[in-house]
Amino acid sequence: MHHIKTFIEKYTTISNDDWEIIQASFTKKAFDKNRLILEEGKICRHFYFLENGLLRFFYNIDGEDITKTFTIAPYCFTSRISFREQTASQESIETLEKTVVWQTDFQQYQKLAKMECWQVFMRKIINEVQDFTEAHFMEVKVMTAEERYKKLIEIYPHEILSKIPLKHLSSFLGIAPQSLSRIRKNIP
Amino acid sequence: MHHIKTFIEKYTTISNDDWEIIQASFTKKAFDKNRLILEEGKICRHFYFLENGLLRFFYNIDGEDITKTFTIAPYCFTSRISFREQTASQESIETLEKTVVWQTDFQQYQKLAKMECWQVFMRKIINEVQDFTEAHFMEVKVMTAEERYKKLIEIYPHEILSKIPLKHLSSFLGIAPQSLSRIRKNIP
DNA sequence: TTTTCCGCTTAACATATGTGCAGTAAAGAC
DNA sequence: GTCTTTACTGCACATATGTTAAGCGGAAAA
Repeated sequence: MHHIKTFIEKYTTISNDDWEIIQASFTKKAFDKNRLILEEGKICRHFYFLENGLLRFFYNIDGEDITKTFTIAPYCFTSRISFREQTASQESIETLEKTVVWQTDFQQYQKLAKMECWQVFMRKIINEVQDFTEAHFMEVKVMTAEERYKKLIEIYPHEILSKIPLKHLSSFLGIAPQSLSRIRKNIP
Repeated sequence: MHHIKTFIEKYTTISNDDWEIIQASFTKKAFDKNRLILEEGKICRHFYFLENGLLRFFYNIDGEDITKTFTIAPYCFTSRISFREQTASQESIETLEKTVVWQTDFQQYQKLAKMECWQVFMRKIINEVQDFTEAHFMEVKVMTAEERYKKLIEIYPHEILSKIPLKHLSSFLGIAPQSLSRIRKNIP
């Protein structure tokens, strides 16, 4: 789990005692490519660290599969609303490649949530996520789909993008797959 | 300040002692209509409660004024990144009508941030804001501008919308003012 | 009051993206 | 390996939204 420790330490310092508690709360789990970690309608019962692999969060809207976001290791994730309120999730989470996660359940999580270092960690994470979401949101208002796609391929390494089917990139960008094809054709 | 107390108590319970500390941390400030509470480039030095009035958060992008969001009383606000890191703000905040706020400065805020009840309050607020931002973000991906406008006028009372100039509604929706005119013309 | 400016609308035309359909390539099933 | 399905591309046409330009009316300035 030392990848996880290194990840958390980017946000806060952890005493050895705290780390013992955190470490003991998580168990390892592996998924093949294209597996559902969470299915729409089910309750998200875990908080996760993504140690290895690539995830896609998506909604089914009027029968259409719309990508909300991708998550790249190392990071932490859960279906926020569903986990927090232990209610049926509106979104699904799937792996886009072989993936390794560490998970803790809702009950264990309550103990972590009482720890000072965990609170700092989570506060920073949700601020970071919110910053990112807001920035992305402004981009959608201001930039064309082509500009957003160009920015995407600038920012993310080819190694990661090559693992994401274009239909999911297009729904992430909010356009039809055919439109993404057209855009790609116009780019040198 | 009892409006503020009522507002916070929607998220957490406050002991009398805690309330004394909170209350003592905030001072009242009034703004006329169309005043800048925060200007792009300046550091946001306060955390606020909006007791009365209506705010617009906006970015200047290539000389264009783009609305990020509106805030309706009662709620709390600040320029999150700028306040948190005490760095120059990318965004501006202005009043769209006569407005009353309660403000606390960065130093005082550090004391609040150590309080248990404040931590609970802020955790819930940022979760709520993130939930809202994500939902809005999905809407932009899936709905046309016309659908988003219709939803907007369904959700918000006429009393509030009538205070928002259409050019700001259009940049909030991510479309040109002329396009919003056209959309409005097609709605009974 | 008169003048100026700004917000809003309208229209004509331009462009980006959607939609339906077909063909090919790639991936998964057997 | 072959078969079947799915992903991707390309095209023609449809639609939503952008852009430019003009005009109207009310609000602010003189």
